[in-house]
Amino acid sequence: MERTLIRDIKSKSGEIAKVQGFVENFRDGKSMAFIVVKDITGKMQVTVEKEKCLELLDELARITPDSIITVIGNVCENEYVKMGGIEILPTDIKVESVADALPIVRKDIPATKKKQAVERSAIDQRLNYRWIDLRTDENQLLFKVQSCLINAMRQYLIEHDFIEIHTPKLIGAASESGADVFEVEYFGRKAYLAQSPQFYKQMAMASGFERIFEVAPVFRAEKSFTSKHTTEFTGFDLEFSYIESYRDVMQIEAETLAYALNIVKERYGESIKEAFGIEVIVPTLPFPVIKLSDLYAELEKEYGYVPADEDRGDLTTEAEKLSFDWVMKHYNHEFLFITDYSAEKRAFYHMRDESGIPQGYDLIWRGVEITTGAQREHRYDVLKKQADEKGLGEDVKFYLEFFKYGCPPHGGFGLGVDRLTMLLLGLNIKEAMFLFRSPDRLNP
RNA sequence: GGUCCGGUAGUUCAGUUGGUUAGAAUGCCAGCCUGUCACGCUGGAGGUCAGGGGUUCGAGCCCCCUUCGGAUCGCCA
Repeated sequence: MERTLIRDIKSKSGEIAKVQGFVENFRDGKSMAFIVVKDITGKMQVTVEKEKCLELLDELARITPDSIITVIGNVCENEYVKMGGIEILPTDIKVESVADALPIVRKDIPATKKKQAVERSAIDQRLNYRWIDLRTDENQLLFKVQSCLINAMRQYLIEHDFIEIHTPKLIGAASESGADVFEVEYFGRKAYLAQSPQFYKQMAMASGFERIFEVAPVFRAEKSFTSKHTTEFTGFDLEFSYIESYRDVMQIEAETLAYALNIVKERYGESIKEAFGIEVIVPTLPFPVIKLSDLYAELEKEYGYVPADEDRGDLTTEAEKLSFDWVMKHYNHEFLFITDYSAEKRAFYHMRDESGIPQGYDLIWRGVEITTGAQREHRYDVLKKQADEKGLGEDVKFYLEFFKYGCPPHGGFGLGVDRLTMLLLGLNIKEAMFLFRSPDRLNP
């Protein structure tokens, strides 16, 4: 018979229904047993009056927490049941898969009168058993939210004539600015895992696609140990042609984010607040913008923060954090565009103005960098000169070819999807990813 | 890569100046329990104190090495 999702169980009141899911809790008494079944849509109680269903007792005895069961029975509304006021009185129970005792505690168990509290397992232990950790309501909500967010961004862009493309992740030359790449053996020669789709999304501009985006894995062989770094993550990359300046790039990014966050708030705002204690705030347009040097002047004035001289061309972690407080205070806004970084700190393909200032930006959300964007240098001669200045030779030769046979002016950005999710829900990147990768973690 | 911190039952932790047989909770197992709902009651099993070496009459505790991990800075999305 057809399965009923638990969120729809009320519609089956008084009828026979089949539900399937994990055993979230099992309370076994002499004459009564109570099973809490959870599927991806919710949870409900299965009530077994043992005297009335002797033929189910053997199967009932096999049940352990987190086992998978199929239950068929009568759906009854009953005020005895605190959880939803509805229960199933089973006519059939089948244990599809028996679970051993779990090796992790997924959630804090707070103290009650009779029981002492147990803290949930440390993140590392939970990551070792990530598939079990992911069974919690909070973690499943996380991925429903991420799915909704990315889908909304995709929808917005497609409605604005963007084409979604898929670029190769195995590449023949170590790309970009010499940031660390993973080397792989490729039929007797070296290949590398793409550390960004940068070159290929620009190639799409040279192909006349005009507006493209890609949501795809990005690999970084960096030995970073922070709450926001990982060696493999999902990049949301976008590139579009015939822009007038990088401000056009900032605008489309702000619009896309505001649109998507609005949809997430409508659909999941309440649940997010309940599960994560975080308010989803739909940002107003346009987002505030400040030059890096002006931000440092402000931070010094208001917080007495002075970066080391050699750090002034870039945003330090400390300044990044302070910028959140600053932008909330002055704009009541969570996002901040920062422009006018120094040329040494920016990639060679960023366009520069007459005084050599890169025509790009970073976007900071809640004090964490989520994006780098820019107008790109599409003029072959200038681009080649900038590449030479950075000491990039053979590695970018194929890329420079893209600009030799006609290429529109263009720009774009790369946005970290996992960071977006992490910040939206107030988490560490390890908790925000389906599976986290670091220099020390390749499994599961 | 730098700095700091940690590894004790399945899990989360406690463990006194170094001193009998390393504790608790939770989970697990068994028995009891007519409506539980973070059920309750009784009992039980469960430990190479990360690994190796050293100091000592004696080491979970002090020292050294190894290993695994955490936090943070740098780098970036």
